[in-house]
Amino acid sequence: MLRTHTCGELRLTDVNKHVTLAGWVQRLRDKGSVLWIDMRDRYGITQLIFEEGKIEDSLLEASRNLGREFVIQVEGVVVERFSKNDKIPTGEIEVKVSKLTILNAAKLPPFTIEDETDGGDELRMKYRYLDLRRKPVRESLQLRHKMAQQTRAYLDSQSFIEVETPVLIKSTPEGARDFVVPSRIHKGEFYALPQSPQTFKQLLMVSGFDRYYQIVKCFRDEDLRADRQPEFTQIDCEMAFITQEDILNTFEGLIRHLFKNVKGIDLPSVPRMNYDEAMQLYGSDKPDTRFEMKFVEITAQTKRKNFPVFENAELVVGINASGCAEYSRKQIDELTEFVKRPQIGAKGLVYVQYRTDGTIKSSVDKFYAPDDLKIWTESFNAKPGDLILLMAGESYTTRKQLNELRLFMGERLGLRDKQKFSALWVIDFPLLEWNEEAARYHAMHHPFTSPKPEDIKLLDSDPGKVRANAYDLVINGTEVGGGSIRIHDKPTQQMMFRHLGFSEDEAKKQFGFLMEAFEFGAPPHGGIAFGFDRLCSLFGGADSIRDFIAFPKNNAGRDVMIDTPSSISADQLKELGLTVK
RNA sequence: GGACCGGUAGUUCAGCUGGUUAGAAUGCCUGCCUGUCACGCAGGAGGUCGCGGGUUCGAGUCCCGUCCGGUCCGCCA
Repeated sequence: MLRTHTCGELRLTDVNKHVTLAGWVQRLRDKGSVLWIDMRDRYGITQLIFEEGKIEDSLLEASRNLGREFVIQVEGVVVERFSKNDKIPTGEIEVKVSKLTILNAAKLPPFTIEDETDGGDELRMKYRYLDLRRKPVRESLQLRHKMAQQTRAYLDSQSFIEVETPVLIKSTPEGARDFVVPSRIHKGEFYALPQSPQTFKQLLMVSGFDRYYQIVKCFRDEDLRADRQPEFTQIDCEMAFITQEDILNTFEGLIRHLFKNVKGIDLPSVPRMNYDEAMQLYGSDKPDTRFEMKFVEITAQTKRKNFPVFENAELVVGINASGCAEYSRKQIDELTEFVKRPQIGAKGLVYVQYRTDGTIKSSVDKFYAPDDLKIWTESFNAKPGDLILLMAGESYTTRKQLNELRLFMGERLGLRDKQKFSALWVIDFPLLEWNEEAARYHAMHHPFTSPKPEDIKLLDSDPGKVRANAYDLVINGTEVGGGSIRIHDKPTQQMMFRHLGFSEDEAKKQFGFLMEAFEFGAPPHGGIAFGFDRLCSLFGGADSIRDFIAFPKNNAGRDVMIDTPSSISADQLKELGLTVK
């Protein structure tokens, strides 16, 4: 061993011990006759001292020639500090060095390796191995490690077994775009990387494994976001002989176990809300329930007063921004600008200020008498000092737009505290979703999701109304997991494929193996998958998942450190039977 | 596929309605300093203003194109 101790463990009780430490030079503080070095490793920082007159001149000289990020090994004696530093655990001691070895010199790093680095994201990603030396990034990965450990501990305690499924699988047309891998042996043929191990975990249920999980890489060739990477990790789970209720309870257990054991938080039992209600109250299937500000619909109270916007609207709906009545014209204009941005696309915003002096002022004063407005404020349960913000139009679009405004106001009013956690099950999702572009229904979750038995009769008459046995776990407005009770018999699965526009042939070609498996005694089953990176970033209080992934890709799907994707040689192409362009 | 923001010293940024020699902080180098811990003090080096074109007497600044980075919409069963 090149060291007897780490840089994070020496204390007053170790004084007088002869120790050997190894690590990186964080910083030199040369005071002339005395020089200190902060030496860093994964575990912490230990201060080294080199004092003129008390050590050989050559040793002092050698210490002066060290640079940032040199890898060194020192031998010396632990001594009590003359002046202590209460900001670090090792702050009461320092090591009086008697021997210094440079294990490796280092070029000057392109950014400072400090908690608050001066490096921008691009540079940090290019030199990610240096970025990972920084405490905040290291701690993010340590959190991830702990999350994985606790996930395994919980699922193991619930009799789940971890099974690895293949990474080279088959491309399917439904869902996200596949990453594709050409086969050398079978020229012109391709594997696909899994978007999820969905069909394999269902086959494991047919095999009788009963309770499966896997912390597994998944791949989707779609455009990226701060919380979306082309390769990402899921906690993928499946259970047989269960009801939806069993799944919700089991995985509520997982989430509460993680909060308890990773963050020390006792998460209350997770409430449930059906999809329709979530859309009506929040305009979103993943509402942020850290704050109320629920939607209130006042469509009926706005009619027959000649305000054309409301008169023609299918829905008039608003939120009560409590305590914002004294917003200036400028502040309200900002809100209007916000909803009119192209990404949101609203036509405008109506406000009603219920001022602290009891008077009511509104942008639609001309159309509505004070008594009308008073009735509105009552619908919102508004108190003096409250500001009501109203939007109108086609129901679905208006709700989605108001959702954006609600989140914006929540942010603005400081109601989205990253240290506060609010979880919610959203259940009873629609089975199908109309796809404008393809002019057909798509599976909202995936084509293996079972419809609610009582809704099956609607499949032909009103497909959009059919509800699924599907559920999402939402925490702080982020979808952290989702799943469903699956179809487990061939006729139902065939019927689903038919409704999704698959021909008999296509269905057989794509998923024949699954339907055949269903004929050999498939048990009723269902499952769920959690976005592990997202869950980690949520626990870590971060907006981006990138620092919870050791080597992430940038928003163009590029790894700027190893510089990929990149071209391959003509020989490789030839061997694969491919031509490019 | 689309919208917006950014690209100036090693790094993070400032640079107004175009105007002489492009600044700050930090890092780096040199010297001084006996208790520092974001040490301090003095001095110094460091720039193809992403790239290409245009407008102009004159462009870091305005216009067009392009590349790169970021955020979002579409997309993500």
